[in-house]
Amino acid sequence: MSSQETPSQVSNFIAQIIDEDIKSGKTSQLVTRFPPEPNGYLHIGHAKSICVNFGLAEQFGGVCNLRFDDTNPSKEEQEFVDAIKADVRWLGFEWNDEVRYASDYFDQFYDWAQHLIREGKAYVCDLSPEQTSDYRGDYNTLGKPSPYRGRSVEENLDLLERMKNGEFEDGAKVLRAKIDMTSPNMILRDPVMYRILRQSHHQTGDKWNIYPTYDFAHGQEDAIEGVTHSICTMEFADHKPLYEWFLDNLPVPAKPAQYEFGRLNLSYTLTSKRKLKQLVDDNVVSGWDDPRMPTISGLRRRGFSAHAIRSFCNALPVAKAGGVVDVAQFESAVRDDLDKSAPRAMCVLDPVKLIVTNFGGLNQVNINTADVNEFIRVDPKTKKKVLYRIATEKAKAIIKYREEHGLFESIDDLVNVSGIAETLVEKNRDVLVLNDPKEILSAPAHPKIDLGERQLPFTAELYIDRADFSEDSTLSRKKFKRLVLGEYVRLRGAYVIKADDVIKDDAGEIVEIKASLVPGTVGENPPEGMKPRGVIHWVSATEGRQATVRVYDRLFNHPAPESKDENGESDFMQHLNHESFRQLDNCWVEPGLASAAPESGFQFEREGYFVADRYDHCSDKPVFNMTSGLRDTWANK
RNA sequence: UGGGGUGUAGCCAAGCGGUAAGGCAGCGGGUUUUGAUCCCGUCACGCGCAGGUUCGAAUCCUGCCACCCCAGCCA
Repeated sequence: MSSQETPSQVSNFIAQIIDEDIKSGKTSQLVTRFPPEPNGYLHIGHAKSICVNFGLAEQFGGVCNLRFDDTNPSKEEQEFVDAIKADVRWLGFEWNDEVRYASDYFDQFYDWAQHLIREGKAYVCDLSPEQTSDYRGDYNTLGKPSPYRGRSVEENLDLLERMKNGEFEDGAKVLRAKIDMTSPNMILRDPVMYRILRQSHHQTGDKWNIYPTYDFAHGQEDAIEGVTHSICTMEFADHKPLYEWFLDNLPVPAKPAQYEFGRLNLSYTLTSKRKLKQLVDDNVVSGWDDPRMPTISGLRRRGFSAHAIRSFCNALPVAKAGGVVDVAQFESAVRDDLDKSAPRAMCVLDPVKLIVTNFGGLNQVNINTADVNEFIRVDPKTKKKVLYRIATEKAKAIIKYREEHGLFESIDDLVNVSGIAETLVEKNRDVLVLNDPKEILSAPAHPKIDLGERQLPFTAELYIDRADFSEDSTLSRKKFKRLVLGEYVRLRGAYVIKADDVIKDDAGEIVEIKASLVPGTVGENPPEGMKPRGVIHWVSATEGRQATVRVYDRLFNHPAPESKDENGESDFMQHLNHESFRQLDNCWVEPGLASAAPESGFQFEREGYFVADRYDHCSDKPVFNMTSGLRDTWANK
């Protein structure tokens, strides 16, 4: 990992604390942990936490555990634990030893619960959830002690045992810590330690009928694992006194310390697992890994590299204030990374045909005899009858066009000037054989980095993007740096061409552009007076490959999709961008792209960054997802 | 309303009593066979507000204001 990706300095307040703890000898080896609950997929917010925890461990020569905080089986699934492990690995992190589970420690927690009962610091409470809430009071009202608060140690022990054995209904009883019903910190008003949940667990099966709460588990998990610095987000700040209360009242092997930092929020992005799950369940998106999802697997499928995600997270300071980072900053990190690593290629998203009428890139004859048509023409010069054999409809059309425009003066001319034909002699007759000639041009895969060369077949029949052509010659050169009727433009990596004519259908739609190339302009500037307006991309219509391109936009058209409306309701579904996905099925890519490996990323020049779809791309049917557009300072002007 | 947290440019922020880093976005210019990249320049007489301490305050003190989190048997 490069130094750019990992914060190297004592760059934030947590790193400062760790640095001091190490210098003072309080901490000998740093141990951190990333503790997700397996109740959904990891998203960009988790990526920040992963980078902080693993990053700090790496920075200070410590280790970071991956631990599933699986204390609530009603929300958890094995699918999520598998996905989380895969995502952490994909991000490029290696956890310490084996994966751990809170459920590994359930027996120990139970012993500790009994310990607290014996100490008179915990009791079984029969209040219903509603009653519990009433008794707890509110911000302005002190709580009242539960009528069950005074139960004897023996009774509590017995009741807890019977809760464990499944003798009571879900919700009938809980085990509570006896702390302070009048604390100004609501968290300390006799918090629940165990609840009855007669449900099987993805790790422990049917062994347990009671499960510990987060509060009764987290600090002890950290202590058991020897975690030295337990880093979490700000919303747990109120829990810190409770975290410490359990550690102080239990015979734990170590005393970890909790530190909090501000959660990462991104504009135009949802980072609530519950709401993301709703998008999946309501089929708003195709799944947790839909390319519009802010999940790690969604970003991956979208083409965001692990490296880009890491540098984005590491560039964000670890601070207490929790602001909203502009998605533009994330996109910028992604472009920055992809610009430096992605091979360049050409793809025409909205094709219009362009015929280069004077293309002379003749090479070998390559005819499928089934395509050959024969017909007789009179040589205009010698008045001799000649048998033409025309290979394809396209070639035939070119001949016809040139005849109509008086571009042929003789057979020789047809052969030499058009360059798209070859003369053969057969049984004393001149036989003209046309094929689709091509010239193989070579272009670097990257303008600055040596990523090798790619082969670009240039042919008489090309596709260019509809938006790259205009008939309006009054457009200024500054405003329209593309192809204009009667003017010159450079085909990227190939010739300078001039648009001579357009052919339209009955509806007035342009179906074909006739153009002529300026010979000798591959890698060379054209003669004086033929200055191209700009550079456009192209793909050979005969050698290129048809492809599907999926274009994505942000899922929400509101900068804060979770924000509340005037009624105090948060209806993020209202802010859905219904044009967040478009599938283009008639795109054309340069031939080499068909064999791209799934998940390989490219910059389609002048368009943006794209990735071969992880699941759907294959060489028979290329499928690319748009990762991001190129920075466009012109569109705004 | 009780408790906890946070306020520095459009956004994220550094700053730890010595005279406002950096990134994103923007703006102006240069290079360019990608309207990209790259390069140069520009962008807070000001640090939520009001007082106070000090030779000196974004940093310390007092008061006020705004926003976020907490009243799950979720994490």
